[in-house]
Amino acid sequence: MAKSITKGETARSPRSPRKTSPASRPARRPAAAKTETPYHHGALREALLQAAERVLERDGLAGLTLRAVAREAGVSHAAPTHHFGDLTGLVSELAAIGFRQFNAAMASSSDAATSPLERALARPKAYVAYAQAHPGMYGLMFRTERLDYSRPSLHEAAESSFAGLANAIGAMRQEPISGKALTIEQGAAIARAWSMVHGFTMLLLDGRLEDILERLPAGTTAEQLLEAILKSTVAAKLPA
Amino acid sequence: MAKSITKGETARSPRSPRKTSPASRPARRPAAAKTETPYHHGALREALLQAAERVLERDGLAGLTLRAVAREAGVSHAAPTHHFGDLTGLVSELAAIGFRQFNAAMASSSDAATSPLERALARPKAYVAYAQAHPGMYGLMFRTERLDYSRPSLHEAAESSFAGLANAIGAMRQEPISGKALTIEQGAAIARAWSMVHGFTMLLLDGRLEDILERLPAGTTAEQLLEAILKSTVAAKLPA
DNA sequence: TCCTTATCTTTACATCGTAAAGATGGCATA
DNA sequence: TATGCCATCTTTACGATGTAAAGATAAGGA
Repeated sequence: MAKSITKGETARSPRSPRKTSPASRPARRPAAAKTETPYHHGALREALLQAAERVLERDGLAGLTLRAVAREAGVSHAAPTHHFGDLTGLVSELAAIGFRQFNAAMASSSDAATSPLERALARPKAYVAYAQAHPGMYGLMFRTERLDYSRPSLHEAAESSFAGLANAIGAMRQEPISGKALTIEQGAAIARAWSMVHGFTMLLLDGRLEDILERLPAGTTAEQLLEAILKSTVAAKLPA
Repeated sequence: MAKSITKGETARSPRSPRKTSPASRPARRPAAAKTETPYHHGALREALLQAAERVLERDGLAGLTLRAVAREAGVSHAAPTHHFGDLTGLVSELAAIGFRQFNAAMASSSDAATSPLERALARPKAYVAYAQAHPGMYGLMFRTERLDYSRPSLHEAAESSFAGLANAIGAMRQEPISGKALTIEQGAAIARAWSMVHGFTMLLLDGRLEDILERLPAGTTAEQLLEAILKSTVAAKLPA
């Protein structure tokens, strides 16, 4: 109260989440009044991660700040520190969630495929579709220098993503890929597939494919362009 | 270079120019005393761009701030504003320089090629080589949301990069590509080539190809992996 | 009952981008 | 030559951010 006048703790003025119920928080909280915001949040870590995802998809990567996330969750700006250490920690945990969503989307899409051609196209199409549906998350996962891959959750989720890709390539080549060693041909096949889909996605999200799309026959979508790319690449490699 | 000595990249902090001796420097500067830092820099815009490139390659994208560039150039922190407006302006002009370097590197590499296979491999190899030699610049050009493509210098340099790619693809397909309309096959060929090389570069710079490289036969380099990818992709498309 | 500990808030500080006002000197013009 | 305009650079100031540190509060065990 006094602080708002003296120091002006900024960001509180437009929102004032706690001032709406000024008596509920500082006073001894009635044991039953769980609807009011207690001093202890109880599940602040998860609430912060959900708030972070909302902020990310609403305001973009530049808007994803520790303080913005705290505001979105309705807690003090330093509250996230206790759960994530620093911004890198929060961002890395959120990226791990993204990788898990991402992996699940590709796996289910792959499972739904029936024909060999469908199977070959399912994963890359799901890859791009996820990025288009969650551009903020994809950007977080693949264009943030501020990720700490030594965190087990992120390391594991990203590793799983890579394993899924390697297995899909192995299945297409009909030579299951060992976890240990790769031939140069296998490595090239994996790197080529990943590079192409990843590059396509980045260029698409950055709007750099617009130059191409608007020169194509009217109405051609990015999905159709992707499919054309994939079919011409994959055709020769499928068992007839 | 002479300017860099006279002007000096030493920080302003230990100097305290105005407060201590208000009469010494603001006084009419003796015409011969060129060793002192003049009020007008003379070529500050170019000096700032060079300073920015140094800061970028030394401290990375996160270290590239307006104030750091000003410090590197030995001027006040607000000096860049007059020449570039804001950080977006500085970054965009620097990215334009990067695109021109980048285009020149690919063009000269392409010109030096003799055989059709060499010609097909030259540009992508130069692409990746530039990114490896100037990772900061490449990151600036391709992973910064803070670029203003409405700036003519940047727009033109990036456009020229795209045109070079399209022409190279057209030459390889032996069907010169018109500036206006593209068939879906042409668009797919361009997007595929660009996506693959761009994706490969991003993954390589992010260290995400390490998992593959360390599983390959010992000593395999990223360049060799790239070449394997390119050869398997390009082989079928070359005139025998 | 009391004390320890985890959780959250408050306060503080350095750095950043940016706006605005002041200082300086090059340059055209009289 | 003298004068005034104006581009250039500096100073000052403000809000926002990440982060550290200290204070406040609840929860749970001794």
